[in-house]
Amino acid sequence: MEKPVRVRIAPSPTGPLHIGTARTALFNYLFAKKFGGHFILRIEDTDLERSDKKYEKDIFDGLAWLGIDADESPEKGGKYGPYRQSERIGTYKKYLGKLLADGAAFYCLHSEQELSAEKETLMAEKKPLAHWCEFRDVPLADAETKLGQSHVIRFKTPHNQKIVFKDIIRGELSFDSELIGDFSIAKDIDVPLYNFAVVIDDAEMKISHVIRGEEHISNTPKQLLLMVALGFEKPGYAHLPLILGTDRSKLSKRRGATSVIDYKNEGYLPEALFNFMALLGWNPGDEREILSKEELKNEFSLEKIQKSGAIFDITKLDWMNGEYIRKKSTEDLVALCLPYLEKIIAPELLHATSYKLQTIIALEQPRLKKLSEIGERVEYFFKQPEYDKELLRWKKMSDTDISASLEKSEKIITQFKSTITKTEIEKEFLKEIGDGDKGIILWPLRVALTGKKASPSPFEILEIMERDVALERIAIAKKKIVA
RNA sequence: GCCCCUGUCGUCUAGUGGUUAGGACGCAUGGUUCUCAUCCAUGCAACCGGAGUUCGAUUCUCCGCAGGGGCGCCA
Repeated sequence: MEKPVRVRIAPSPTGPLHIGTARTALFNYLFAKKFGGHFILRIEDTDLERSDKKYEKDIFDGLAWLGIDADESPEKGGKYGPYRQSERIGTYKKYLGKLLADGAAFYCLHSEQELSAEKETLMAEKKPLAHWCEFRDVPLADAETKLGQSHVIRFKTPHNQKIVFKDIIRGELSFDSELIGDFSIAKDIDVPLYNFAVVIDDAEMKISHVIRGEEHISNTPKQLLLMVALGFEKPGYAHLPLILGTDRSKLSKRRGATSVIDYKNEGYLPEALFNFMALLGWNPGDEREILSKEELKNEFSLEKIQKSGAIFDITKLDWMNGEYIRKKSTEDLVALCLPYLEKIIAPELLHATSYKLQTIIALEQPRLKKLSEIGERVEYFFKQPEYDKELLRWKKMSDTDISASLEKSEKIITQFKSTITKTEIEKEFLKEIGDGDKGIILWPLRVALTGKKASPSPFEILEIMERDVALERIAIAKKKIVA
């Protein structure tokens, strides 16, 4: 009988949702969905100093934005109470008391100075940094009389023991208890530390598979030791390779955005980031790159996860985001772009032409990589662009040629009927241009309208732009040439 | 200092005891376009090194080297 699949993501609210945490959450989520299990969100806020509610909110919001929904969470609750470690202190205290009473854990009365002095000695002697504590065999009752002084609760690690476990991604991993020493499990009876709290929570919440970052590999033997002492059943383990920055070290702020919220603000679509992160260290086994959430849920497998770390390559994300932007319906894209447009374009201008917004945005859809680019790209529709006179020059045209070219365009446009499609516009112009170099007419016209060296075609622009506005811009361009 | 993990194009990766080592991003070139993007076509570019096993290793073993992670009264 297989145990029901229950996995968790256990972030600590000490900063905004990190891209690495999001990816770990994603893999846990995908694994749970694949096997019809539960994905749990547990907030690890035992460190009250560093934890902050605002980051907790950022984590909730970020995961919700990505569409990584927890089946049980601090908000949704569940059978095992609120999934916030700060609200489970009583539980930890109970187990801590048991360990202490059994003599499996003890009070260490060393000061921090003593400990760091010991560390230096160990380092100098080229020995492993393991603290085998002199207080490990002091009877509990004796130790308890001295709790006024600085102390910490440690686990009494057995000597010379091999700790072996099977990692689903890396195979069998083996550690020597001699190199671990008596590690700390709580600052005090009421203040549990990470390694201890995780073990209790994972056991109580019946976590079947622990899928977490590679940085936790060396914590695993400690946690295993605790499980044995407490008589807990061991979960399966899968340690994910790290996401690296462009310099191959841990993804850091210096090298670009590290939090999910930054990507959201930059105008990346959640489905693009979801897809991209899934492919960072995993692949479907064939050559597909664009995979929907449903496909990912159905096809995910821990076995196909890469062992080595992956660099977060923003260029590929940009490409993928562009792919997803092109898939959007115009209505959806307009809604998505609106906040970015409002940043650049005054609301009265933006909404005066709102009936054309869809057409304007559809025009830029194939060019967009990030939503944040939209404002700058379509600004010229809303106000007279600034540009240098020289931009109007196509190849070796003289000023006189440019003026003549603009006048010709002016003449053509003046004859337009009030509503006209881009196909009709194109036909009108082509009729006038004949077989010659189209750039002679079209380049100066396009620059006059947009002020840009790259943009959609003048036909598409003219279809949207008011005729009077277009004529005015041509007039302005002509003045530039004369001046 | 000690322990652990990892090593295929610049990047994400597929793959094999014998393959022209495949795909995607990127880049370059060409086609389409007044321009840009889209689209299409073509091209560029990799098995960390050295031994060993083998008829034959990118693939298996060992030793190096390189990169990464950990060794908290953080998680």
